Amino acid sequence: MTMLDSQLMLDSQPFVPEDRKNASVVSSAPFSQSTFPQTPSAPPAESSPAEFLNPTSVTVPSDSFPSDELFPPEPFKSQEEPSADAAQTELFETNPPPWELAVEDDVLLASIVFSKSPHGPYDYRIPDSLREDLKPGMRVGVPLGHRKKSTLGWCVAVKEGSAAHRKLRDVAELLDDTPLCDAALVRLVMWMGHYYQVPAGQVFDTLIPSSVRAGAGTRQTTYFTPAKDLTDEQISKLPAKQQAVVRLLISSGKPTTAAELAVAVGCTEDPIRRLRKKEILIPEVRREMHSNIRILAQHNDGERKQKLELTEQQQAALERINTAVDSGRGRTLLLHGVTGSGKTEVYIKAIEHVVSQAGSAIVMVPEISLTPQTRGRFESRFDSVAVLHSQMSPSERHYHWQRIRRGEVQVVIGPRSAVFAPLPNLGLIVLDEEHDTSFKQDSQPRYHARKVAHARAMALGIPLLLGSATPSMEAWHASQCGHAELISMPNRVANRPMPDVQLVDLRIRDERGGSGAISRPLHAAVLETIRDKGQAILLLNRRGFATTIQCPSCGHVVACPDCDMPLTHHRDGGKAMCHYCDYTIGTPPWCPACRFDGIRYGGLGTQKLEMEAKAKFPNARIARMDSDTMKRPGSHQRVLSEFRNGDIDMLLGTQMIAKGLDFPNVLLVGVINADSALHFPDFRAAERTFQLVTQVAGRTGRGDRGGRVIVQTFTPEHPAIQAASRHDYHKFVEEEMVNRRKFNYPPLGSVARIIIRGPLEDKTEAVADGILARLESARDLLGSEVRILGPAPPPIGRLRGKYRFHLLLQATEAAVVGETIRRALADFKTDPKDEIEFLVDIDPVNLL
DNA sequence: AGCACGCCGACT
DNA sequence: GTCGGCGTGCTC
Repeated sequence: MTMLDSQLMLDSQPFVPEDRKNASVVSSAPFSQSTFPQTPSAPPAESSPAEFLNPTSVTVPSDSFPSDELFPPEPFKSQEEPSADAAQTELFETNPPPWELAVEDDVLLASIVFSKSPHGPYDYRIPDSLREDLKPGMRVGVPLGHRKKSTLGWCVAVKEGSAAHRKLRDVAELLDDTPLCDAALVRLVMWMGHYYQVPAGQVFDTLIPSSVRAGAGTRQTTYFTPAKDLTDEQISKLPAKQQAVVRLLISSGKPTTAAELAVAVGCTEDPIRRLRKKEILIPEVRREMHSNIRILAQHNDGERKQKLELTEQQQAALERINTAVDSGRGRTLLLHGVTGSGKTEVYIKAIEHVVSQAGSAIVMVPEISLTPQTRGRFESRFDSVAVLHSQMSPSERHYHWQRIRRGEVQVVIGPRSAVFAPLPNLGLIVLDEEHDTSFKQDSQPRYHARKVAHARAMALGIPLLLGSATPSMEAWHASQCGHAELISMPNRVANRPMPDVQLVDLRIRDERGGSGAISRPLHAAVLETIRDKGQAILLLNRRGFATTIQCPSCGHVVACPDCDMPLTHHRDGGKAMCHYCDYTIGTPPWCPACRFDGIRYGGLGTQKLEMEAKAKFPNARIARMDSDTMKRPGSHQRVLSEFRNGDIDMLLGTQMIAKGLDFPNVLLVGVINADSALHFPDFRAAERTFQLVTQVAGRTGRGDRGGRVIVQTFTPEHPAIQAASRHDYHKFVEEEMVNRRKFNYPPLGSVARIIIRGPLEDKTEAVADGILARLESARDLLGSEVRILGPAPPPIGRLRGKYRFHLLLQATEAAVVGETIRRALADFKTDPKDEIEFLVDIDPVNLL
């Protein structure tokens, strides 16, 4: 019911502009592109504190994604005319108060934001003692309200204060010696906070890893140096041990710890304590890494792997990228290279070019392709690579972060969070598999690494290189509008052909063959492959033994009491669990509704497929790869290396086997059910299906022995499946763009989503309705053409025991959507006892 | 988010 | 009178 509802909501209601009486949508938006000077050059690496947030010094992307929102001048000031509040203040306060008249006007102020409420920004006076040291990007301790302890905040700006009439409190202390992010990153934080509608303080917490904030793997160590004005006479009067300590320290000239001194002199630490009391030894506290962590540094001096010869096509791509790097301008490049066209080698060569000019680069890859193979490829070609993976311990992470910040790293490879890597001389950002949905974070701040990378690259005046065999509609559209430069690599390396794709129509009983998931043609193909000593991959876009537990007698489906989602039956231990909230019960032996005892496990999961495959191909060595079997760290890697070594004949799995694997002996890829992603209430369902089928098909035909693909489907005539079967990306985008245009869905327009959740259904819905009303009045006030959908229950209507509703907004301009929400929710509050939360998702990638 | 203030009723 | 419950409002 919920599925149907939101499908209707998304697919019906063509977007009809209400009226055109207020056509000046863009100019009424406060942060439209036209507001800013077009400055193509990069901002100075170190801009002075006073001007670092100044809009005139902000570099504006000269080529940006469509409907882009730019760095706002002052994101936190209300853009309204001087508010009624301000007028009231003037009326009722003696202004300025007489006792503050004496204070000079030109005080230095720090603008501070907080990661917890209240988020600020608030202005604090900078006492003279901190004047020299306080820089934007540092953490400070400040008094706040009536709190007893000082509160941690982030300094986002240092500025000259003119408002002497306001009561201002002092910054109490600095919590960092050097800023944790440079001026450019502070600006990125401010932009993200504005664009994604998240307090800047929370963005800092995302930008700076918690391990860095906590100083993981570091220790406070006290070093001693001798006092400056020590005379020989003074020293000779000291007791013997103390004398020895001081003389040693003077002769070595190095600050030394108490423990080291004690060992060197052969005494206890007591003489040192006494010297400290007498102020003959001056202590100096430093924070440093544990020595054992330094060992983690991986330097590659040894074997530098063979540099591959580039094909003509690769060479041409590389030259265009190098030209962009050398131009010193911010621009976006879309490298559209079919699977197996050798994109990685192009990235490496382009980065070698950047590194040769003392620059550095970020390479972002989907979480799942951060495999040892990917790592190895980069590590063998560069002196200093930092690989940021999820298995890293906090102290390792901190260690690498410091290395990166010190400029000791040439290439950073990581998932979406790598976009924040604090490289001091960044020259290129690469986003591999640009279309992958893992680049969108699904918790606050819900940023998209592509968007953030774009903002960062444009602000620095460096190229952003997007690579994919199946570019997202967004990237493709950008290339068609001149916002991105398209580089095509239509051929595979060594002129290998694209694999043949055969569609199997599952509606035909004869094709389907029996009750299993493996059709007759697929069965035959597998047998042939095994006979030829080749390897096969079977993709099933689901996990679990069976998707649903359905009673054949009454039709009852066993569902989760908290989420309303069908439970998935898992064979190990006869469990049934909810994939959304982890609710688990023993599999019921009979139907809970009608007590019929022949309950059926419908649907299909990888476990069941594994059983079927083992029964049908008893001589094949089969391994399963899904998020259930890959829970333990390293298991992923182990199965893949077994597959590479030829110890496994057939690999079964979910999405994760579709991406980036490069095994030359894979002669067959089978897609068990290509429709599984197609019937989702999401306007990107067709795009997902096309990408999935194309990507998995690309896993074969990578060796000299060719390869073939068999795609099983109930709807072989669907354009996405047709296009995928012919490797025809252009045909797909052409047709899909028509669909998007019908309703102005991205990339033609911009979408945002507001999710409202709470424990009581009616209260939650009432809040959703209240938000709708506010959105409508904000829209009318702005005179903007924003289409507002909902509130409706999302496809997952209930999650973790909470009821959910969502609202969708769309318009041609991202800035308009953002501003409508910002105004509607600016002072919106709910009754705390209803426990209702609402969250904003800008540019959502899934609508669950 | 804290923390204080202020307004209540219930207790020493 | 004074203690403590919680509703309300502010924090540069």
